[in-house]
Order: sequence, then C-alpha cells, then structure tokens
Amino acid sequence: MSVFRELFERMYQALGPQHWWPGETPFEVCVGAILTQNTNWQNVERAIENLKKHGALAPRVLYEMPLEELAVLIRPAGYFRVKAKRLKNFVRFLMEKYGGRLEDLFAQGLDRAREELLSVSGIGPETADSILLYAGGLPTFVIDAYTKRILCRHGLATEEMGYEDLRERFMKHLPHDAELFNEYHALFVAVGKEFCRPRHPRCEECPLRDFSPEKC
DNA sequence: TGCCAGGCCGGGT
DNA sequence: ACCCGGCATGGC
Repeated sequence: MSVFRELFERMYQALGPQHWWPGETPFEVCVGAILTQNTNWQNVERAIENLKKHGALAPRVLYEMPLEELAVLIRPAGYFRVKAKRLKNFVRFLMEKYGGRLEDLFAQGLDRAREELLSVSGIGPETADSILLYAGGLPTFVIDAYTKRILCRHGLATEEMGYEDLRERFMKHLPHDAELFNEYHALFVAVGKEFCRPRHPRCEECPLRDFSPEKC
C-alpha cells in the first residue's frame, strides 16, 4: 500500500468521517472558502450568519450589494475590506460569465473550471480547489497549511515544495475520487487542528505518531 | 499577553 | 521565478 493510502487509512480509522464541507449549499461553500483564507472557521461562521440574516447569501444579492455594505456584514471574518472585494470579484465573475449558475461553471470539467476560478483575483489554488471539490464535487486535491505541516513533519515533503507540487503528488498516487479527496483533506485539517499544532503539539496522541514513510 | 487561524495579491528584486 | 509586506477579527 502506498504511503498516501496508508496516511489516509490511519487518519480515517482514528477519526472517522468528517462530513465536510460545513455549509448547506454550493454557493455557501464558495463564500466560506473565500472568507476562511488564513482565518479561523469560527469567525467565518459569524460572517456567514450575518449574510444569512440579511438574506445576502445569494449570487444576485451580493452582485448588487454595495461593497461597503458587504464589508460590514463580513467583518467578523477578518481582512474584511479585501475579502469584500474578493467576494465581489467572484460573484461578478459568476453572474456575468455563468448567469449565476455554479453548475454551468462546474459542467466544464475540472481543468477548465479550475483555470476559470484561478482567473478571479482573490481566488488562489487552495480556494479554487476547495470550491471545485466541496461545492462542485469534482475530484481535485486541496492542499493547505495543515497538509503541508503534517507532510513535512513526517518527512513526506520539504518546505520548498509549492502548492502544485504537493497537489500533483497526491493526485498521481490516488484514484481521482471526489469522496476520497473530500474526506482526505478534511482529515488533514482535523489532525492538524487537534494534534499537529505549531505551538502545543500533541504528538503522543496523534493518529500518525508512529507513521514511518519507508515504503515510499 | 501575544500568537494564531482551512491565503492571496501586488510590487519589488 | 521567488520574496515580502499588507490585510484584521476573535479565541485561547
């Protein structure tokens, strides 16, 4: 069994299914993906709650909403001025190019939809992959800070490896299965939050504590 | 209290 | 092709 598969099995057996993404609709997932950039999810929930409360969690509403009004609503998510612009960039893109229909974006297939998302200012590789996987159900692998930290700590990656390097490695060695990729990334986040924290790591209790990559 | 959280952009080398 | 400063709130 490859290290990539074994890594997954260990986390899954220890923590079980994670039921990601925490969001009710595909559009909510997109908004959450942008708001959670370098930000605690708890703060993002407050911002999303504000949007819901004001009936603003819809492409058309956000498209027509003034920038400053949007910024106030998403304030708890931090970086609220830049994120207001990023959200506007995304909904403008969605409305003007796809009539507000995410399905039409995803229907183009993984590679094309990914390029399209990456053309939006404010959507980088992680945000794009999160949207593609968790809102679109397309089989792309999401890399984030937790993923990289865990991989480095177990000698499976080096600091100088970039986003695309890591993503390609996972996608080369695993079946392109959206369910698998969904669960895999969620487990990385769960392990990263719980055990692989930079400050107070709990390596003794980590599901990966005795993981050794000699079969690579 | 200071540090951190599910990044990304733009300008400069 | 990298490197870096800036962006900001809330919890532990």
